[in-house]
Amino acid sequence: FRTLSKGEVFIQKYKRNDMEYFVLEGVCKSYLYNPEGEEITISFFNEKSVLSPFTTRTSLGFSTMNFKALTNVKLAYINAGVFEQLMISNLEIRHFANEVLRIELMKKVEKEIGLASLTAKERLIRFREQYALLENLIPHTDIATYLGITNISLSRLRKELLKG
Amino acid sequence: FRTLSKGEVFIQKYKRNDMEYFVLEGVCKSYLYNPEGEEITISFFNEKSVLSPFTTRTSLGFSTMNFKALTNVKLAYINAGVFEQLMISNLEIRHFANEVLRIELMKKVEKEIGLASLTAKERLIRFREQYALLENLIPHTDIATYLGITNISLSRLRKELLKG
DNA sequence: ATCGCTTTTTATCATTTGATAACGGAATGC
DNA sequence: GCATTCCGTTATCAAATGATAAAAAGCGAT
Repeated sequence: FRTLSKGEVFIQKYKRNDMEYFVLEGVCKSYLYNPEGEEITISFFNEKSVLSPFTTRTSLGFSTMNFKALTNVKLAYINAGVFEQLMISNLEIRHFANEVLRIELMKKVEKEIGLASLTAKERLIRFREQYALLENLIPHTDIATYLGITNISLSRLRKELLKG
Repeated sequence: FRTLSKGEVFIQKYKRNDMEYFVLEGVCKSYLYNPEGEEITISFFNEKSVLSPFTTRTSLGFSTMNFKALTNVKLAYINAGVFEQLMISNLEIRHFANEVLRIELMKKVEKEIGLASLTAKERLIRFREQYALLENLIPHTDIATYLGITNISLSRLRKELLKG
């Protein structure tokens, strides 16, 4: 187990990492930097959820992404190699892990479709359905980069949705 | 092995499927329908590549996506359960499969960042780097929905990039 | 409470992208 | 040969979004 305070980065791109993580309390994000050096939010992780599986965020033992606590966070974690052995020896754990993986990918596909074929307003509406609590909990900039808009556009859309 | 002709749909959403596929020749796309009923391209698969792994596109034995041949295509395929056993018994195959999975996910992340933080023009430039041959091989509509723009915008951008 | 800092909102203007319609070229079938 | 269809382009106008700057609101530390 491990406790993080708000703002703490617990996985850094290009650094070694060999753990699987489970978010017990709080909210995290995964992110990368765009060419302008701004943080782009890739995913949010609510409490009681599984972080992106090790294999999908690690290349040759080094992380391909950053992860940061957006609130105070409690994590559980286990060595990824140990977990892999559990997967191999236990059908249930293997299916659990595959399910986590599939859901991770499906979320990405849904987000992708949203970015490709919905307006920013529709994306915000969908975001609210999926992460109802986040909008009043974390900086809007993190949400804006997740939605693929500026925080100024986000502010406009918030106002618009208040009225209509 | 299996041969597909141009336009053939070989995996259908909501239908049973239990195979892993390898694209030997030709080009495929995965796609879904948006609320307007239009095909939205999710990914392209060039020749000599692996299709999205079974677990990531299947839920309870049913496909979560459609796959279509965009040219004449030659596939190799193997039962996914058999392949899973190979993964378990063979470290090398397991690592291969994990690598395929990680690359699949990283591609999605890159596309996601592109959709979220690049202009349509920049996305087209990047698309050309990644799929140099496709633009003169497949319908532009498929490319446009992949880039998250209309085929009319795509046409405009093509013209613009010719000049500048 | 107040100061200083960050975040969010508002305003203005420019740019990008979409919607619609019309046009042109290439392939196909009669 | 000629119509038909499909696909890509062009034109026009409207809507959405970005860039920049400035004001307002929130927040933490003293």
